[in-house]
Amino acid sequence: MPELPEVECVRRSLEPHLVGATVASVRIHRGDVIGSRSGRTSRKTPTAPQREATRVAMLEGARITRLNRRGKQLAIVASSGAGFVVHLGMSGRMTLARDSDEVVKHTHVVWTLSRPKQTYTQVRFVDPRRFGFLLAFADAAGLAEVWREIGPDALALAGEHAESHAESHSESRAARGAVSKAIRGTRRAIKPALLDQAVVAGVGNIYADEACFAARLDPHRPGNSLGDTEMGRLLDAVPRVLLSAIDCGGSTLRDYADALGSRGTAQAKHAVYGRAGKACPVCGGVLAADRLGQRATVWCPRCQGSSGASVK
DNA sequence: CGTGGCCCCTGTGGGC
DNA sequence: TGCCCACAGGGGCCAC
Repeated sequence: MPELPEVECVRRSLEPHLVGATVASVRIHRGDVIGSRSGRTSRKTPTAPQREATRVAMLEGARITRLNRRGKQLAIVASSGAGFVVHLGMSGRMTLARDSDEVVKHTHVVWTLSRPKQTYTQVRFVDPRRFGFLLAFADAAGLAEVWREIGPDALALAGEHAESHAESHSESRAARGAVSKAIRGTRRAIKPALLDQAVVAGVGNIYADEACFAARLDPHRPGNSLGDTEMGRLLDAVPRVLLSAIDCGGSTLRDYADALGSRGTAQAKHAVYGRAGKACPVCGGVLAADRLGQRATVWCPRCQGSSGASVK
C-alpha cells in the first residue's frame, strides 16, 4: 500500500500527536511483527522478561521526541535516542485512536500515550497481511545502521524547490550523483532499478510507473543506456511525482488512510498506473501493460519511446 | 551481477 | 449465490 508519499502523510498526521507524549504502556498482540523479516521466524514463545524487554524496546516508559522518515520507513525516536522503525509493507497502518475505539482485526501492537490535553490516547499498528514490521534500535547509531541498507531518500533528489536549507543543495547533488551512478552502472531496466530501495529509497510500483512516464522514458530501458539529458529527466521526475502525491495526501487505491483516517486523492492524477488499455493523457494513444520484475507495469509506447538506444 | 520464480499473508473483485 | 483464481501499494531468498 504505502510508498514514500503515503508514509510521509502518515508521519505528518502522527507527528503532532506523538511528539512530546510519553508511552504509558505497550500492548503486543502479535510479537512476531517485531524484528527484521529474517530475524523473527524462529521465535519461540517469549518468557516474561523477554516480553518486558520487547515492550521497552517499543518505547514503553519513554518520551517520544521526533518522527523521521527515510524512503518508506518511519522512525519513532525517544528522548534517549532509542526507538523503532515502522515499515508498513503492503497493508500496514498506524492509526490514532481513543481507548474506547473498537480494536479492529489485525491490530498487532497498541501504544497507550499519556500527555496533558491529548485528543488521542492510543496509536495502533494494524497490518492484515503482516508484510510490515517494527524494528527496534538502541540509539542514533543503531538507526543509522538500519538506514545504511537503503539508498538516499527519493525526495533528496529534488533541488532548490524543496525545503531549502543551506545543506539541501549539496544533499541533493550527492543524492543525484549516487542514484545516477547506480542506475547508469547497471544493465537492468530503469523501473526495477527505481524499485530497488538500495538504489533510491521510497519509490514503489505506482510512482515508478508515474516517474518513468513523467520522464518520458520506457520503463524497460536499461539503466546504462540513459544519456545525460534522460537521466536528468528521470531524477527530476521522481521527486516531482512524489511531492505532487504528498500534496494530495497520497494515493488511496483501496484502503490507504493516514493516522487520522484521511484518504488520499493522488490516484486521480495517475497518468499510467492502473490505466492499462486506456488513453494516454498526453497523446491519447493506448497505454500498454506487461510485467516487469514481477510487477504490473503500464506505459505509453508513444510518449515513452521504446527504443533501447539513447536518443539524446 | 541480474533475473525469474517462489514465498511470506489476508482480502477482494471478477469470471464462471 | 457461491466458488475459485488472480491479483494487490511491500520485500527476501534461492537457483540459475
